[in-house]
Amino acid sequence: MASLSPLPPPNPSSSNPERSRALNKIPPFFTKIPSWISLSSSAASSSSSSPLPFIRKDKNQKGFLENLHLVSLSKQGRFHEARQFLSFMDSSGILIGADFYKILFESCGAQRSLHDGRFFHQHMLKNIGRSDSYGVPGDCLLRMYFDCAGFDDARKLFEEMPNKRLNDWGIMISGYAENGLFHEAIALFYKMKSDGFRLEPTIITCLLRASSTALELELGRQIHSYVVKTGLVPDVSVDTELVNLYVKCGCLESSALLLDHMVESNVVAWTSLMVGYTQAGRQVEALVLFDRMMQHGVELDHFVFSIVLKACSALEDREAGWQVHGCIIKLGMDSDVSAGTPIVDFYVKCGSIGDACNAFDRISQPNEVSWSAIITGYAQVDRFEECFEIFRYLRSRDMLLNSFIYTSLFQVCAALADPNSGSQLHADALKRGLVSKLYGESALVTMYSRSGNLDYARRTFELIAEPDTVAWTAIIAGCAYHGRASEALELFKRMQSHGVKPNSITFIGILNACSHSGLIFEAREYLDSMSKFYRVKPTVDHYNCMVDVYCRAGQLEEAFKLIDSGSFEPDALSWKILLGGCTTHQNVDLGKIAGENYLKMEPEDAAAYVLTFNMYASAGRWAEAASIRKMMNGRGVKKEVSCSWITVKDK
DNA sequence: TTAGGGTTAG
Repeated sequence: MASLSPLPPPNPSSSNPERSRALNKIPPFFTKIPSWISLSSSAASSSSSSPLPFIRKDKNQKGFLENLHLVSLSKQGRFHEARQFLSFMDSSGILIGADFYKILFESCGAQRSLHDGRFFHQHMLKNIGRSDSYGVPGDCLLRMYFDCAGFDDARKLFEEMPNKRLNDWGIMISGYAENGLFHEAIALFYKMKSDGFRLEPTIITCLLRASSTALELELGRQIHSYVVKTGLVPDVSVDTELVNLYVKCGCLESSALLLDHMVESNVVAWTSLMVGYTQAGRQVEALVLFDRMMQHGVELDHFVFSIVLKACSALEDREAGWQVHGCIIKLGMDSDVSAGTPIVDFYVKCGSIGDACNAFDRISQPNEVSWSAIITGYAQVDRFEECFEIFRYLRSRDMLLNSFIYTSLFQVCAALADPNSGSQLHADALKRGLVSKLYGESALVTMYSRSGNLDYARRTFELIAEPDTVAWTAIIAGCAYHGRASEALELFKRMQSHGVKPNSITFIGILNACSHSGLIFEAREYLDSMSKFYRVKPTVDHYNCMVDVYCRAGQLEEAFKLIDSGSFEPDALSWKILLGGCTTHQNVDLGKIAGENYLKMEPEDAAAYVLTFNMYASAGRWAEAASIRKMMNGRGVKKEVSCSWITVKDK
């Protein structure tokens, strides 16, 4: 039921006749270059951050397509091909447009390729000279050099700049500071002053932002005191940056104090502190701040709503969330994607898929974040078919997809144990570069192991560059799921040798592995070592795994002793496991105790009656079995009808 | 200047 329709090729518009005509005009060499992204209009317009839409106005300019192709190669990091293509452009007399130079420099910066950055810089100097009038301002070169850690190049360029603008100083100072070169940043700061520049708030702001990005609290403090001492005119952006600095560095109290004394109330500063509170798990204070903010009459925006709704869902405070939702409706912002999406997420986190859908329907132009939020919502309530439907819809419309969507769908395939859809999605995500590091990769490991292919799960795992605790746990749990205890334990050793620390869930995997392979002694050792060596406190879940270990091995008395030992607070599951063990190993005396306790704890759970009934029945104790059946009927407990599914010819 | 969606278990 969950299989996907066959996937079309990645460039859906390759058969467009207009495009074919356009391609005929360009040299044959051009068409041989394997780059579907270059010439796909959908790719060009799919990202809001794409610079291509604004370039389109020059569409008729000579060499437009070539310029487009060149920057596309550079954006993909294919600089070798880009340089080859550039030499072809040079020989054909095609110039690089100013906007395209800018993108080339941006790409070099993004890919940290100093070598190529220098090359394109030299190319520009050779062809158009050092002229801002061409439309390539020096600041994008400065930025590129800082992004590529070409500090000397940046300094040289800056020193040679005939007309240094405020912005250029700002880039230099923050560039140094963000890269940890604080002495250089401060020296330049003083140089600027001695050169007769007034210390504009923008420069102070640059330095402060760099300090908060680098978490350089001390430097930030010094700038703060400089601001106070020199009696710089109070400035709302400086104040806001200071609030942000203290938040980022974890000094929430200082930040709150500053906020109280700001010259002018500013929504960004309030939001910043709210973020600080929520990240520190102080959700209640975030809500109190929101309340105060409203009393101060600060104009609310979607950033505030998003963070306050997050606090509400973390607190599981539906009432507060509803109020915020109401507030958003009153302001008429619920149709705005930036406010609407956090509402969807809030309802998803509360498990109210219906409310989430209603909120989603109100969004006038849902974006990929909205879609991924609603897909996650459906996945959480096991409405897997809807997840696929949405995905097919997005894909058929060639809408923007992202790694979040794929990660959720991998989880769906894991839940459905559907390797067909799973591997198609995997391939699709790979082609689009949308398997996110760790998140997506761990979900894939689980997807393959759950759908029966431990071999693929292992291969996927081995391809993870730096597996974290979650990724290791995923593969360990996968091995445990397939009863491959020795592999799981081996991986656990490897994990530690890589310096990755196990967490509570890792131990569930380890104990499960032991339980499926009858490793009683080892399980006990691991359970005991948890708090001793790993500082992970065992919970009832871990003890239940241990109960399961004993039960599967037929050591029912041991299982009972553990439950009865007082070392943990047994829950219904503890008794349920023991009851199952007693049924398998025909121990009615213990089974009776287990059943009674289980029934006492979960009187509404049909399974409690059915399992107790089965235990008596399998021992031929029909009178007791009948009394259980009678008790179940008397209490009106009904067994849930179960179902399963198979896929036949994609249906 | 401030945020929003996802990873591991029984």
